[in-house]
Amino acid sequence: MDNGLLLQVYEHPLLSREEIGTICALHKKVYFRKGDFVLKEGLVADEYLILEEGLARSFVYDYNGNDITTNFFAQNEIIIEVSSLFQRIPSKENIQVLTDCICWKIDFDDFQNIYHSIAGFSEWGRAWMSQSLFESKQRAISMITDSAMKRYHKLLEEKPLVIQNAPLKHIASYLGITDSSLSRIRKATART
Amino acid sequence: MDNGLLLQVYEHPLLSREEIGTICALHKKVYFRKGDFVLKEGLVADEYLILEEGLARSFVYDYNGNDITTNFFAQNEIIIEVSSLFQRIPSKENIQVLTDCICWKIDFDDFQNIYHSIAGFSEWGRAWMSQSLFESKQRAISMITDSAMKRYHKLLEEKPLVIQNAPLKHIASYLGITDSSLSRIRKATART
DNA sequence: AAGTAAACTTGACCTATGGCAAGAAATGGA
DNA sequence: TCCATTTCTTGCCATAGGTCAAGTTTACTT
Repeated sequence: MDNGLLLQVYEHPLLSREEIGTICALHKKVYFRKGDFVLKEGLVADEYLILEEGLARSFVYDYNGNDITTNFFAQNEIIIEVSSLFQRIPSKENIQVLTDCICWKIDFDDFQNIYHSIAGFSEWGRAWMSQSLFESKQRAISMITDSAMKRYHKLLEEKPLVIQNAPLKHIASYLGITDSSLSRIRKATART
Repeated sequence: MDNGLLLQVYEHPLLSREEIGTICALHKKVYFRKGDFVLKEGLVADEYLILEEGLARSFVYDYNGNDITTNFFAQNEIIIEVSSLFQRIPSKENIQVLTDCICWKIDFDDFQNIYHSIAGFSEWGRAWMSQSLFESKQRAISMITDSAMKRYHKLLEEKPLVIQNAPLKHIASYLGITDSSLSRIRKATART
């Protein structure tokens, strides 16, 4: 049940090999087909996933009904809607896989048990969350200080697989620009 | 040592009145004068504050050396740099008070002790963090879907005291616009 | 293999916001 | 109370990116 991927994700100075084994043992393998929803707006999440293979994105609808991609998930990353899972409230976001995916799922109840019985695990969780918060803030800062082109190039560096596999409109909405603008940015980039 | 403000901040379904008392007892009152720094870029935070009276902001410098306000803290809110405090790494942000402030401080070591000994406290912490993450994401979405004017009006509703007390340039950089633009937005708003 | 829908590109024009610079108003010492 | 800074406003012009609409190209479906 445990495999290299999970071991890597749960690596933490305060977690022993045995504890990591216990944590990994609570995960079950699940499969998704391109286009499947992992979570729909309005529902309460009661699990999270670790993405072994494939790509996913989260998105919301704005007042005009356009969908805005809020995040991309690549291999090794945790697919989760934190607010819904931890505050036990309906999700405001949707999560959908962009390609066929292989994931490891852990249920909230199992998570809760070890969260309180393994001290290092709540440390791990806090560290993960604090990193997420940091990245989210960085994104807001990037929206303020970087041009659309720069934001595109940063994404290209951070998540090259996304650029290769996600449709342009999802990338554009994530970057906060229109499809047309992104298409022009790409054209300009190609020339260089 | 405990007072209404702290009781309110630590209110949580899994925390008993006694536990909240224990938590509150670890806080010490501290004072800041307008302009004082609570945390400077490059240092590792080892405390956080609960703001009883006054206003503060966090900010970073962009590549041109302009300061970008990343957050405002109002009464009742927790002044904290999560990444630095919980990952024990140097802060990338600065935190500075905008007015004279009265705060309640708790040291990281004390926090750590009760984080692991009071189960409800780590739940409280997780809930708080998950709410912060949600707000940070909302901010990024707002940068994408809302006009500068709308962002201003939202801030005006959410933190009216900020608008009344922070200099325009801080508000402008927080909103991701220039001083001049904000000044024009205000003018337009006043007319209506 | 054909047909349809989705994804992407491109052109012409438009608009919100930026950049700069000058002046007015407010604020904070000494 | 006066001077020196900040802070804020405003005008003029520049520009990144938006809007709309017409093509292409690509990718599914049967």
